[in-house]
Amino acid sequence: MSAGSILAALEDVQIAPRRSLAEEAADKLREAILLEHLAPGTPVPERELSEAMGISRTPLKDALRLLEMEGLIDYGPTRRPRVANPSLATLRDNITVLGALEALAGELACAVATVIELANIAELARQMETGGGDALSFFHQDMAFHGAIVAAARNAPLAETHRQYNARLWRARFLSSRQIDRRENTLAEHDRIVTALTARDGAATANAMRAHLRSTIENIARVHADGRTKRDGH
Amino acid sequence: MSAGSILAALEDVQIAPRRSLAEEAADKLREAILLEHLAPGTPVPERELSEAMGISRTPLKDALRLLEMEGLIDYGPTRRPRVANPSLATLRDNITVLGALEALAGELACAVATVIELANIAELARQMETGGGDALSFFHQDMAFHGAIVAAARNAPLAETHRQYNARLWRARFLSSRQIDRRENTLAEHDRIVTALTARDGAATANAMRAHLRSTIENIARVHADGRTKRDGH
DNA sequence: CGTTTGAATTTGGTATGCCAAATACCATTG
DNA sequence: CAATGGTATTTGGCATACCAAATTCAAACG
Repeated sequence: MSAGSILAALEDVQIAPRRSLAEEAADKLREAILLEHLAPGTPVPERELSEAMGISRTPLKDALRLLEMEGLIDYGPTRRPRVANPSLATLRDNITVLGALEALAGELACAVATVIELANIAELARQMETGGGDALSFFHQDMAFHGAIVAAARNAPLAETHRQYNARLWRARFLSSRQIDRRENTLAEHDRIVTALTARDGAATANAMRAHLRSTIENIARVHADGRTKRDGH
Repeated sequence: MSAGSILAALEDVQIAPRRSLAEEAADKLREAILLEHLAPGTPVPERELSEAMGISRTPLKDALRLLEMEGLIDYGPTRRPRVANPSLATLRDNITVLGALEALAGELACAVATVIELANIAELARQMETGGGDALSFFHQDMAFHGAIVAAARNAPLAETHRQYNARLWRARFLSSRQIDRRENTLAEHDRIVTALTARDGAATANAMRAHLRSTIENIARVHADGRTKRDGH
């Protein structure tokens, strides 16, 4: 029996890449942090947490390192890990970089994306408009839209760095996406992006993406100020 | 005795951030890889290397993870680490992103850099022109020039990501910088950047940086092709 | 009553041992 | 002799133990 026939008999022999305990722990921690089950600033003692999760310190430490790369964990001057508590200025800095990354992605996508990819991106934007979803699904659709553009740029390092920045900003963008009154503006900006993409106008696409990210900064700043007044006033 | 007087008695109480064995090992490894004492593609067995460096596997593993983030170490599907061997296409992708990052840095620097910082950047460019240095020092000056622009942008995440991409491209840029016949072009491009920066013209600066990185790509491609023909022909 | 100091405790960094998976090697077989 | 199958070795992931640095907190002191 030749190798070809045995392969043909199976649908998909791809094995999922081994998930280490560290990655699983990172997933759990990320979720806990982003959903604010772990408040920003909380110290994260390795021993305690590793016991609570039923693993040893070795993989937990690896997980913390992963989350550090994503900006969700801070290491103080004495290497004590804490849940990161990014200031508005830090968020602004991060979004500024994210904007440049997405502008580049849009420009590249204009040059190399297939018509199918462009159609999918347009379809994602359309789905968000017909909407009806709650805040969370709207948020997920938004992330998918941006992710699709980056993927269409066919630049692996760009995609990876974009993923990192998205992870850092996940929480801020999530909170920002709850401002339902801003939705219309978001959708209009998406529309401009799709139009420029479809026309394969690189410069226009880049500008549209930059403009979109600028208003994201404003939205986040609004939420940030809001949170402060609420906390101060109660 | 008040805190002030004891402080005044010391020149610099700043403590160097604790350097772990992992970071030191990463430094040594980075150097060995970039200088090609470790050939691209070489497997990196944890035990053997840790013994050779006189440390245990734990910090060495940490070091490998750091270098993975910098793109100098590859992890195969079975998690066996190897010295990365980036293709020209991968290098191009990385430089494309680096170009976007530096364009952003130039734009931000126009807006927020102090006149002193701008003067320092101009001075760095001037030093490269008066030159006289060998290939290595020319290369270091080039890196310092780009680093100074990024620093002047005052955006910590941008600086960190820029550092990562620089690390990934260190070797390629080093090889590329050896083409002495390209120096004149490099200097001219630096000049355009300095001019735009001094005028605080954000758009022009961004364009100049992008153009500079585009020619970097070309230089690297030239070296890459050169290396291939030499290897094939011997 | 506020400071200081030093011992007890907690913390992260490192070394080491064990295990399952992956690789390399070799005898066997057609 | 090429292909196969099994076994010995090597490898990385994980758990555990130990150490030095950092933190805490209460007793001693002014």
